[in-house]
Amino acid sequence: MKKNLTGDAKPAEWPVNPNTSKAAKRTAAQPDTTNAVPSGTVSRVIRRSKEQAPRHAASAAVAPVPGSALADAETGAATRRKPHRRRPTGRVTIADVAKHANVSPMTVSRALKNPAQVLPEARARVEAAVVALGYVPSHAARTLASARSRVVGVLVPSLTNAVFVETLAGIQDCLGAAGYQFLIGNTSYSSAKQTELLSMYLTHAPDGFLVTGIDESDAIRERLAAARVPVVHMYDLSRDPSEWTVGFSQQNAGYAITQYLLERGYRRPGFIAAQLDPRTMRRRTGFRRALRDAGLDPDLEVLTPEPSSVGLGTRLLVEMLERAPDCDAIFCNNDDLALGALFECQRLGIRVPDQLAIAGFNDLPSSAWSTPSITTVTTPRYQIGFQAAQMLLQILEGKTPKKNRIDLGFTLTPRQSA
Amino acid sequence: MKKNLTGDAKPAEWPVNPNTSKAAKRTAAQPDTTNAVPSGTVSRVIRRSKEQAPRHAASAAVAPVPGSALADAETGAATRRKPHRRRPTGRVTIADVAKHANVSPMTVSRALKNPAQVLPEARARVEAAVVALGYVPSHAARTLASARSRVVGVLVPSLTNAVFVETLAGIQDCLGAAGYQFLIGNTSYSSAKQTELLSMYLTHAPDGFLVTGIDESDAIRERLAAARVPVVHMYDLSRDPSEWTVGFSQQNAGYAITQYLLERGYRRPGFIAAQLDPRTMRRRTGFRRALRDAGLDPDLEVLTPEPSSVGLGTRLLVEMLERAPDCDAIFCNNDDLALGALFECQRLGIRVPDQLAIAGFNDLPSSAWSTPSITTVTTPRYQIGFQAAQMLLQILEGKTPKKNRIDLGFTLTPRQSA
DNA sequence: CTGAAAGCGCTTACAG
DNA sequence: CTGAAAGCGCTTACAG
Repeated sequence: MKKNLTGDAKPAEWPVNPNTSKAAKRTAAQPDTTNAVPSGTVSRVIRRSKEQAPRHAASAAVAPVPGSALADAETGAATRRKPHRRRPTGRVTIADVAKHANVSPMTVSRALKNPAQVLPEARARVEAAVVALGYVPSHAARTLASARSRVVGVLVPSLTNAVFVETLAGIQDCLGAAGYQFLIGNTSYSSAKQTELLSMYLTHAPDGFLVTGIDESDAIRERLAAARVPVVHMYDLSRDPSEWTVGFSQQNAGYAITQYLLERGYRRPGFIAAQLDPRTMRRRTGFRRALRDAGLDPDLEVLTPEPSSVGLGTRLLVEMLERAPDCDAIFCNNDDLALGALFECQRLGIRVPDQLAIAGFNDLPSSAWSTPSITTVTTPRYQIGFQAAQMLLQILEGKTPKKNRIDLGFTLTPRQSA
Repeated sequence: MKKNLTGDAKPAEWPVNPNTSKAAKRTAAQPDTTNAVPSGTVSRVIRRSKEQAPRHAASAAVAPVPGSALADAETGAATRRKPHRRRPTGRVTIADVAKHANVSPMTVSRALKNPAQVLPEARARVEAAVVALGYVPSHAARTLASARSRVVGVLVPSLTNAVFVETLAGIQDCLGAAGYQFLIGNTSYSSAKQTELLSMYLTHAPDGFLVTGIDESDAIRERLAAARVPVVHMYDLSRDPSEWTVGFSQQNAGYAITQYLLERGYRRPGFIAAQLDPRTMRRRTGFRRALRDAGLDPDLEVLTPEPSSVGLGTRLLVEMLERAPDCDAIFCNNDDLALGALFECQRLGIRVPDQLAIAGFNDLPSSAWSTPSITTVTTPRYQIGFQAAQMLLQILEGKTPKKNRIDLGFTLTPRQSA
């Protein structure tokens, strides 16, 4: 049986490496020592099932499906179609396991999914068969039969930004443990790209979505709604009470760091930002509000739609100082911009924070270590991922989360640069 | 027809948001304006197909399938089993499209996959039906029927390291364009985690794998071989001629940067490294070889298995200087360590490169911008991803790549720090 | 060029 | 607790 299965296995259809195919040989030659069938009983059962007609075929013979090969065979019709034999996939199926364990496929299915439903002996035989045959469940078949994919679509605007990588880690830690797979999509801050990714993902029938930054596009909202699947929004707090969201107030965070600068005595703070995604714009709103509340005019801004980077930070600092030589503090929309600004100050001989204060946003891993270290806003991005995933999980399990919106807050982290 | 489909659609099984479910209402109420069927002819066709028995059902009525509801209704048998009616999935299927377009499901399938095989008129009707019904193909069904998943498993040791994120971008750009999806696995430099991820991925029956850093684990090699699917190894050059690899010689790169330091006149270079994965160890070998070739003793090393980071770089620098105050240059195994070392020098008042030279590895985006900028080895990680993906694509399409191993090389990038 | 049949590998929904 | 039937939504392999 074992031999047979191995022999039937799908031949390598992809080109064999021009050089000696050592790996392939290794596999083929390798005896299945760990998987040896232990008892004679089991192998006899297997042999019998190979020699007899399959059980299911019997009932078909009693009431043949019209036009089937079997029906024709019985009437002796010469006009029968050739049976459409597919080339064997070579995959070990639940049926193989069932035969090997001398149970029905259903029992195998249960033993795998809900072991408690199956008698210990049967379960043990199934488990042994799984190991012996190297059975790997087919995700496609499971999805098709159960209408649940155990896949979650995750849409983030960037993977270059460490912030979202940490969010992914949080998602992974929560949903991965629950047996979910992810389709990770990098939307590159582009709404067109996001729409495209969404379409691809929809074919995979994800059980849910975890998304960032879809704020403004109606097309995307509609597509998500059409998927009829729960969606949790990350990174901000929705104004819409019908949406599930986990995040914090970007605007309040922008307000807080600006207020901090003002409290420290800086009177002419500027704001530099790249990307200009909705979250950035809300931090900017916070910056402007704080200045106005202090009776100041929020006129110092250098904004660019380019992607954020350390290099860009060096350039934006220069632009800011050219525009406003009296600028005494800069709120950088992200720590990478802040680091670039700091580097540029070092190059120009500007002392930080004495001559110019620099504040960042996000608290990236390196910000605590620069000289001077960077004053910033610490954001709970791992937690955002983890709790958003947890919220989705609850929804998928039919429990209603207590709140539709979780505010994880942020922390002001004063260091040396401001 | 349209209405009917919408009506049958799967109800939201997940809990409705406690607050007004505005999004849901919006979807339900929203008329399908963009999809309005334009011509009277088409709608007539639709209506007809609702009123008549569908073509395919006709044959079923003539020769009922045993046990089906239809058969029982006609025979009036009292002993019939209840038909096992699943709750409808609400999904628009290829059969729905077929009815709408008045063709067979096969024609829809062909029109979608190989439009040239279908007559223009039929194709047009199919395309219209797809839009009208909002048909989304089922990946699970396709995979099950075709035994090809169009999914590729990608295993990288870290997502925190910008290096691998860029590799992912290269893979994305190549394989994404060809319609493949990815299962992105972060192995966290752990072989156990890698084995676990591999098992999960196998259930998805990926068409191929793109992996990094499996060098030493036989368990993983065997699992990959058992998958009977092509595997391309990234980031190094395999010594095994039966493996597909795209990368560069880590050892030569380590040798080159060390030799550069020696040529610049540094006589007492040290090596600091974290993570200690196989690639790191090969760079170290290069470092040692270069020193020996120059008649020097490679005794200055500070190694730690901890994950690499800027913060760690500050600490390793201190350790190195405590161990060897006469150290005059440091080769840091990664640019993040180099940046940390540079920050620490600034803190300690050590002038770089005058008192101590610092060299990094990988050329991360910020390395060009620090003050001083960091001398490093520029590595082709986007290209590694792109070309590895391309190689895999060729294999999957049945073409044999010309070479089983592509050496993308590396570049020495001298800047200010060494 | 088009279509009817069968089947991919599971689970659901029954019955016992 | 266990199993036979049907079906999930496609494509393959035929036949015409």
